Amino acid sequence: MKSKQTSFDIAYRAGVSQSTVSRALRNSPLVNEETRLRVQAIAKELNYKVDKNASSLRTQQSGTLALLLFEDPTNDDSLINPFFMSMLASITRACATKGYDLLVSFQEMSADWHADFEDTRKADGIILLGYGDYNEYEEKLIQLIEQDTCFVRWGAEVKELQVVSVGCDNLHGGFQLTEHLINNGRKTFAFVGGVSCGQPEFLDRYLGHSKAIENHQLTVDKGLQVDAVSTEESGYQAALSLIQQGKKFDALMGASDLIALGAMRALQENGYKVPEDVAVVGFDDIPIASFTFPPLTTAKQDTMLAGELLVDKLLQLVNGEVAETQLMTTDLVIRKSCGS
Amino acid sequence: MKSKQTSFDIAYRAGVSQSTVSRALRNSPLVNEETRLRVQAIAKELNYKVDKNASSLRTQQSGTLALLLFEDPTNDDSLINPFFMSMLASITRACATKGYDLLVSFQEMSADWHADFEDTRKADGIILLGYGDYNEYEEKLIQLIEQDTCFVRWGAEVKELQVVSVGCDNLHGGFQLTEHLINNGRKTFAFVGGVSCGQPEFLDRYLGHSKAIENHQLTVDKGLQVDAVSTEESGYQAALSLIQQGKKFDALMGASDLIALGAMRALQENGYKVPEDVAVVGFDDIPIASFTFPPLTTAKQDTMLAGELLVDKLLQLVNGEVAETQLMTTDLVIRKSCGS
DNA sequence: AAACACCATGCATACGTATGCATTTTGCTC
DNA sequence: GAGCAAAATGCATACGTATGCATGGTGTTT
Repeated sequence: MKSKQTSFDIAYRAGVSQSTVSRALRNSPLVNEETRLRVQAIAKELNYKVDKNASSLRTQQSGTLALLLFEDPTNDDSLINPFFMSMLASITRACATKGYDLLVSFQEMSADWHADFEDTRKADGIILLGYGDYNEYEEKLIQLIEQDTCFVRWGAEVKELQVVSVGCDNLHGGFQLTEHLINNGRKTFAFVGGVSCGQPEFLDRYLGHSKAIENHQLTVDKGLQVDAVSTEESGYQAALSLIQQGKKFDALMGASDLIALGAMRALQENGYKVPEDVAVVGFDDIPIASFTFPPLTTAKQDTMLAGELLVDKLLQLVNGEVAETQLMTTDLVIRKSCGS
Repeated sequence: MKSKQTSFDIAYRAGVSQSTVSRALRNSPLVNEETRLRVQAIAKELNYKVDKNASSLRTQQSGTLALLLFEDPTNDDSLINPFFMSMLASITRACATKGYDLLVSFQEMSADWHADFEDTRKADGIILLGYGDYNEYEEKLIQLIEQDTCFVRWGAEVKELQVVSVGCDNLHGGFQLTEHLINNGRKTFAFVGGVSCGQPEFLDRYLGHSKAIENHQLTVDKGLQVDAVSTEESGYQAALSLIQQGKKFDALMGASDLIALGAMRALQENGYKVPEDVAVVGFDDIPIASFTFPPLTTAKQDTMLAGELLVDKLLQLVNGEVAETQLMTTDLVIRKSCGS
């Protein structure tokens, strides 16, 4: 029981060759039905499992996918972006369904992660997840492409590159949310979220937001847009700066739920009532969103579907098929933070 | 650039043998300083990475740990226990720090996961995480021990078995929380959480809870304890049943934050004010807890430390050292749900 | 009964690395 | 310059599996 079983041990017990054992366990049609069952029975009885390393080495396939999670540099440990956590969960499930193992790792955008997975044959393909500095990001993507690495990414489409992405229609989501605010009678809109640098998702949300405003013959005040990264604290600070500048607005959209929550806290601490004085909406529908006070109106991204799509498309690439970039729709989730 | 580089390619370029390349890259003292640097430089230049499968096969070490996450069977996909998600994040970090890869997988308690990781040499060791049916669980633990598998688990100590566990002092945590409620003037206590079957953590919390009550010459009413698993919905239903039975109480402890949140919702929907009519406390301090209305008083489990400890101890086992079970203390986090 | 096709199995080898052992090179002593 | 120890390198092999090719066996055809 101590020393590990090998296929030779099984072969000996079954009175066949190691080749036959290997074939039998992989359900090769080359091996006789009866022999196959016998071998499989013996393998099961002896608790034999195929050595993953040897198998991977021989086949040059690892049966493993890697999930690289890029964090906001400002992220503190205690509150990792819950949206990405949901994605992680759904990707984990999707991998299990497909019979793949999942290697999870947090990465600094600056590290040389691009070579660390396929070159080492740790994984057959890579899923990239996270907001990140787009410029630095893009270099790495190009390297991945040059290396013929199979990968997919979550996020906005990268038009210049031949990259398979799965993302949400952020533009439409921002539009939807803002229309809802407008139909609610709101006139003056603040937007909290980084628009200028390296966060295309946030930019799209802002563009959708602005488009809705303009569609209704209202004005977009650039002074009411303030940058923030996707943390509660950053949203809090950003909203605070708006308040301290004495800006007036009756609606506020956070580029993410976390930002919206931080902004909501800043408002409430400064005597504004939500939603009476200021309606607040977020983006993502993280689990927290329904438990806040008031519960947060937001645009839901379907993380379950997203995880499945990412894994499906990655496996298509791994199998040498083509895969298409896909944009998912968002669902407006109306709760009390926006008045109705 | 297409076909993968091997150590032979590096050897050729460096004018040395493959052995020397292997040694140089592993910083073996057998190889001359100058040669080592030259080989490493060439390897870097050619973007060569050691093949993980071949290396693991040869050394019989994978440099990988596996995290098995057992879910509550009742768990719906959208709200995976946030406490375990925090643990996952911290374990991921801890692994990265130690230079290990992390394989993550959700498991049904009933599956034969016990053989699927070390036997296949996918991982050098296993971390078990989750609440689970203890009886079924125990069988599997015994099998793991018999197989000489390296593993550690999160949770209450298993006294009968030689298992390394890292967990919280649930008894003391329950005690702390309840004392706080008592000091707050509360007299009648409800407890929501499964006590009878297979959830030793919850039982300990209940025992600590009861001990505090008895210490203060108050009475523990068994009719005010109702079972629930760790979901918001289950907590909601359980609290609802108490309310519908017309039970009276001025404090409620949930065996976990999720349970407490569900219970709080049930109370509020039925006209009780929290904390005025009923003080509510939870357990875990999940990220959501500070955003609820009112924010939830709870016993914080330090997930960052827990993750580090789990990984440290597992690596001790992997390296043939001994490791000790460890109990972490909980911190009382006072928020508004309990009145002060 | 010979010839053949076909199915099932075995043999031999390669995947890419790490390491025990043999061998060469270097540096030093007398 | 001979002799020797120590340092550096190379050779050969094993890790456990999967698979191309060769071989053996069975049944069918003429």
